Amino acid sequence: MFIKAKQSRVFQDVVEQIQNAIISGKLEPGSKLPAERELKDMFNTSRGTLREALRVLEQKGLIEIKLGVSGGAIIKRIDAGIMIESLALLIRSGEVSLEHLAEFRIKTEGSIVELATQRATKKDIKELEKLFNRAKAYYEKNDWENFLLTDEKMHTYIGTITRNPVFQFVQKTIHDNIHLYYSEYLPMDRERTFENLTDFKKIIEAMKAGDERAAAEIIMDHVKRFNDKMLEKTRKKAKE
Amino acid sequence: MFIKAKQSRVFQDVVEQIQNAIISGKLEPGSKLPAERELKDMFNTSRGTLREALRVLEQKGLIEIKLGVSGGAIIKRIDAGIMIESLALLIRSGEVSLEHLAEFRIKTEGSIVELATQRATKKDIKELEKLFNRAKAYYEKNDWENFLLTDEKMHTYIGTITRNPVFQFVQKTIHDNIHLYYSEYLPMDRERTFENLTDFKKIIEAMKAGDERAAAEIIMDHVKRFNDKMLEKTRKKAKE
DNA sequence: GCCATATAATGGTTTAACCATTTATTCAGT
DNA sequence: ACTGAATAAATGGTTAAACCATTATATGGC
Repeated sequence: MFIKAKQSRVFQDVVEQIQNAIISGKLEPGSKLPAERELKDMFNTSRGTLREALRVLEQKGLIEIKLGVSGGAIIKRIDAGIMIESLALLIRSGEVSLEHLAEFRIKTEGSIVELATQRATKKDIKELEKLFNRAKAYYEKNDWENFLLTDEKMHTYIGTITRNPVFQFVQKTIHDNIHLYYSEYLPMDRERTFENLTDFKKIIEAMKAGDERAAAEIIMDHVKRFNDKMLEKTRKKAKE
Repeated sequence: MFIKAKQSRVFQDVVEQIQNAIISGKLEPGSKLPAERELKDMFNTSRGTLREALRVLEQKGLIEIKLGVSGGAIIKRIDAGIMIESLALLIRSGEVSLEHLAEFRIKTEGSIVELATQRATKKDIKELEKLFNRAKAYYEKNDWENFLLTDEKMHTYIGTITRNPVFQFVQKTIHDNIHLYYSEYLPMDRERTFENLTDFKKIIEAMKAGDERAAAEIIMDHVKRFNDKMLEKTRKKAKE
């Protein structure tokens, strides 16, 4: 019925005022807040309290703070940063296991690829093919780090094709974490990586043909296999 | 290749130390950090800097701060709080529209119900039926507020049945926001609410029968219709 | 035993000063 | 003129000490 009454924390009030200004578009991404010593006067508070408010806004991903002369708090465009960090926390604390994540990926990426197939333009397909060729080149050069990065970009680009920011955020959140987590576990594995590339080739073909079910099935199977291999490796690693 | 070098912010170091202690399980949920005046000595910093660190940890959802004697920073169990807030931000800023959210819901809740059907125990079904009956009672009493709350609980409980925390977090994040957003738009609508109840009855029946595809189809259709009605209403509202 | 009151621990806020980083300016050397 | 090193100044980061506000607990009168 009722919600907890507003706490009498000055910095919370400052946070809300600035946050509302950002959300409502009165403060645009890229623009800069006044200096701390000016802001503190505008809000009629102390610098310490104002800084606590800035800390919260920074953590929320709404501002970015730069040092030095002509530094200050810059309004950021909202991105997946906080969500990525949240998922990282859940994984690192053991709350979410790799199996949990894989199960979610299978379902979600299936949906994403399905939607992407329905909505892909010729330009999208071309972009995917460009990324694919780049990944292949890295593979042939045995450049593991860049291969992984490009692989991640292919996944997130498929998210982009859905034209739905929710899927885009989810896809970025998952793959940033996978990259974070797996790059320490995975040594370069030519066989597995080649399989990976082959899967992608097939997905692009299915998308070209407009066969959304086929595309979805391939990626779901891809994630399943990827995860099985991963579990095998991490278990081996744990034994050592 | 390289990542940005560590910034020389004292409070960041404090945040990391405490966060690591929490993640690694050295600090358990429910336990309390020492008082600010003690902590500042332990970290050999000033109270202001320490408080900035606490502000960040609080915003991350890792601690909760209580006032008064025997107050202080209490370690929180990680929940969906930050994600809920993030999605709220995206919606309020217009980055994510209701159509975007509905599209995501259709796919995701379809998957969730599918999984839940595979994994539901008899106890789960019983719990769902209990919630259903409670919702029905509120419906008959025209208690809109409590009906909505119970409806939300049914959705999140289905998330629980998946036994996968990722789906649980996602489901909670979505429905908390729907509740937040729609309760201001929706007047009690007996016809629509009855339809809602009927859908749920059907879902429970399908789950009982172990028919995962049927259950998934019902909820996907349910979300679709719910969203269509909602769009109609919000557009009407916008015209006024 | 119960209720009002006082006490003290704890977070919240303020002030004023100084430190560290970074950009812009100045100026010497060529 | 140009270059590059020294300098200045704006801005965030940190410290210290004091005081205010809230609340659990202890005290004491009945």
